[in-house]
Order: sequence, then structure tokens, then C-alpha cells
Amino acid sequence: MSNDLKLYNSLSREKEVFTPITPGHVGLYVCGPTVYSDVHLGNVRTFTSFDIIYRYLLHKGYQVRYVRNITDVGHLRDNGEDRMGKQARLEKLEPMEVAQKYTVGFHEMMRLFNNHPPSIEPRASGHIIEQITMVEEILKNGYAYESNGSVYFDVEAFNAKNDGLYGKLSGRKIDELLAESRDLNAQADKKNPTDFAIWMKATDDHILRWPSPWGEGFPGWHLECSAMSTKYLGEEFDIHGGGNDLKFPHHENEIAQNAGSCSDGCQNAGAHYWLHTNMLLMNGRKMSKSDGNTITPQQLFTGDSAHVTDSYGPMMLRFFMLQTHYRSPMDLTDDALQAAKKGYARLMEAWANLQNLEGEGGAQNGTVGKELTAGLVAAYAEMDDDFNTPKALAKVFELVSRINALKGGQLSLQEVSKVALEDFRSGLATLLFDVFGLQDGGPDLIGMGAGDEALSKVMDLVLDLRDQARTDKNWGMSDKLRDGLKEAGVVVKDGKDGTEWSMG
RNA sequence: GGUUGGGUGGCCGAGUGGCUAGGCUCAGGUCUGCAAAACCUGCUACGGCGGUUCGAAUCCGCUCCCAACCUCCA
Repeated sequence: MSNDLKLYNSLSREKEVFTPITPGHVGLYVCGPTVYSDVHLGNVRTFTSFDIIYRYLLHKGYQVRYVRNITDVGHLRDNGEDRMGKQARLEKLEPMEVAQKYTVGFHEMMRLFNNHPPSIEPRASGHIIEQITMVEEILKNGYAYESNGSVYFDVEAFNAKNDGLYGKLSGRKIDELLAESRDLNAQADKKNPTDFAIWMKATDDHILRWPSPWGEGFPGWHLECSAMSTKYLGEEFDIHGGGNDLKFPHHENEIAQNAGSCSDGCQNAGAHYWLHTNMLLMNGRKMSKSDGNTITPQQLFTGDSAHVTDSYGPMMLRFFMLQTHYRSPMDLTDDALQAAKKGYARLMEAWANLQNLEGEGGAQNGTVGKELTAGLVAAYAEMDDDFNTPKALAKVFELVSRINALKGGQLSLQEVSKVALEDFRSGLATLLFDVFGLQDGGPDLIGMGAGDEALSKVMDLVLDLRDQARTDKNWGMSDKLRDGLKEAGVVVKDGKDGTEWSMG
């Protein structure tokens, strides 16, 4: 295993060489969804980004424990209402039915996008005891106080003893936060407005509630991630990821809770590397239901939306995501999707073309063979540089030209040894399918005729007839067949080794 | 107002001091009966204004614009 993987650590704001705590092993924690509604496309982007990161770590030979939680309690709305509880009321369901319903939908969407399931997918509601224990530890360390049945994290006390750790991730200065909001004196139970609840007293009408040393209540949002990452990955672990909208307050609070609950107040508690994915925009603006600037994954699949002119399958969308670096904002526009759809088709076609190539060079590999090998090495090297999928893909597309030129005869297969071609084929397969997680003939092609035996036979017959017409120089008949097929959605391509056809 | 991250060619989107990705589109060419596809070639851009430097898209300052989070939020 080479050790030259670099990743951008949000904590230091620099690219760092990745050094795991235990050689050969990686503990990876990613904040999962709150399951109170259908999965948002932005979530899909975030989890797909981390899926590629997970896949690449596996590819590097690491044994990875990938923990991604399901939040089904504690995440409140602006007015203090539990998100799960509210949705349960609206749908007339038990809160846990709501959680189940949207968890199933979430898993289905992850499967369509070919995301690996995590190693462990713990639920917040299944870890109440661990969360209560963590609250007790934070209290014991003097970084929290009980107030009227709730327990609050004491940010000022924590920062006094921990070298201003709180605020480091998000770049916030705690003094400024205090100065700005001190005179607002809104929340009576808190000592300071910057303090946040780690255990909350349940009001009479609050459904999700558990007994605790402080009375009936429920854990604060933020706490579940600290408790579950500690339980499954340890007090210190390697990588923590999430969308950058979670940086503050969620991740900042997580860090404080991890450090604040650590038995000897260790500064290094929690994750060593923090990775944040950027947001998904549509037409340059944030996706927002209220102003109609939104689209669901389903609408993209079917094309049933005023925002798009075409349908876009999950694999093509995955390719689209690969073209943008995970730390850059991704702008979803119909033009960009159209370009990506064509690019993806070109890539997959080149892959298919590669299957039919045979190296003709001897033991000695020629220039083209060396280019193939070098290009692939370069593509993998880009992945080592903070998972730079757009650049890796750029290298792959340079190879696409080589593959097509070998097929078309512009380059000679004499220039490629059999061994080099075999290695290239398997190396490219690993990159495209294992690391990028694309699927050849995946869900995008369903219903498009691929693998349809009857159609295939009909096409053989039609092309045979057309071939005869061409031999007879009966161009009228030949073109009539071609035009007719095109109208039916079948494109005919005359190559030097016979005629091929494809849908669309 | 604060914090963080952005503004790159017709459209996307990498790149972080000189070697100037890639995809899509467009133009020319090769191939083809004609097309399509494929291949080759071309299109030299970095929001604005200053500054540092032999040299800046890349560093510094100011400014404009966009986004997320925060400022009220249990």
C-alpha cells in the first residue's frame, strides 16, 4: 500500500498526508440523513462523494470501518418541534414509522446510485443509553450544567480549559458570538446563548422521550454523532465527513462533545481529519422548495420537470458528480447535464470498444501501449490528491481517444502488447467500476433495449438487409432503412468492420 | 453584519507563480456512396481596480457578485 494519499483537512484548512491511527485501518464516520422526508438530491451528492472516498480507501488496501448514522430523534425545527414528531403528526404515523419509511426510501436511492452500504448504520434512537452516558461524562468533567431538567454544554468553561478549541473548525470567535448576542438574553435556561443542549427536557406533548437522571427527555441533536462515533470508532478516529452546511454548529459541537467527554480531557478526541463536501445548486441558486427551485431524483430520472428537457439516469448523474470536485459547489443545469450525458455515453462506448481489442504487439510494448499504462497511472495519482475525480476523469478521457483510435485504425494495435492491453483493461475496469462506482449497462439502460434478445435479432436481420442493399449500391433502400431506424430511436453506424447500432 | 467557500473560454469544470486539463458546443480536415460515429486540427479564458515579481488565473490589498452557515433557533 502506498502511503501518499493526501486529503484536505477542514480543521487545518490544508492538504495533509493521510496517516491512519492504526496502519492499514481507517475509521470513517459520515453524518447521515435525518429521516423525516424523501431524500434530497443534495444528500445524494454528499453520500455519493463519500462513497467514492470509501471506495478509494478500500482500493488502497485499507480495512475501512465506515459508520454512517441515521438520525431519527433530536433534530428539531426552528420552533423547537421535533422533525420526526411533526412528520408523524402530518402523516398520522408513529414517529418510528416515519423513520422506517424514509430510511427505506433513502436506502433505495443509495442503491440506485450504486453507493455501498456503510459497515455500520446506527440509529440515534437506538443509542439513548450511550448518549446519556456521554452527558454524564461531560457533566463530570465540568463542561455542562443542568438547568430545569435540561443539560447544556458550557462553551465558555470548555474553551477556557481547551485552548479555544470551540470555534476552530468553523473559524468562529467565541468572544464575538457572545458579544453579539449577549443582550438578546432569549433563552432563560442557558447561561450563555452559545451554550447548546445535550439533553432536553420533554414538554408534555413531546412524543419521543426517554427516562434519564434529569427526568424525561431526549438527547440534543449533535450528541448522537459524538456518542456513536465514539462507540464504534473509539474516542479518537481517523476521518469524519459531512456536508459543509453541518460545519457549524453541528460539527463544532461534536468536537466539543468528544473532547469534553474524553476521560482525560484529551485535545485529540474525535476525528483527526475532517472532510466537507460542498453544496448542490440548481441554475446557480440553492435548491429551495419555497421558490420552486428544486427537483427530486425521481424527476431527473423521468425528465418530468420544467427544469430539464431530458431524462437523466442515476449512473449518468453519478458521472456528472464525478466531473465536479467534492469540495466545489455543484451547479445543476440542463445544459451541463446534457453535456455530461453525452460524455458519459462516449466513455461507456469506449469501454465497450476496448472489450473487442486484441493487443498485437509482441513481448515488447510499443508507444501507444506505454501511453495507456502511463495514462492510467496518472489517473490513479489524481485520486491520491484529495480524491480529484475531475482530473482523474480528464486522464481517462485522454485514454478514450486512444482506445477509439485503436479501434478505428488511426493507431496500430501493433503498438500494444497483449500483456499491456490486458493490464490496461483490468486497471481501467477497477477505476471505472470499483473506484468511481459506475455500472456498465446499469440502471440507466433499463428499458432502452439493451439485452433485449428479440430486438437484437430483428436488428441483425434489418442490418443484414441493408448490408445487401449497400452491396448492390441500392442507396435509396439503404438510406430508407437508416432513416426509418433513426425515427424509431436506433442510430446506425457504419464502421470499417461492419455496421453497429445503438439506442438514442 | 459575521464565518466559510466560490467567481475560469459559447456552456460546464480542473488547475494555485512560468510547462497554459478534460467534457459538451462550434469551425476546418481525414474516413465514408452520402451520413453518423471515430480520429486529427483550431477556438488561449481566468469578476473589477491597484500592488509584489523578470514573469500572476495562481501571492497581497481593496471592491463587486454568488452560495452555505450564523446573527432569532431547544
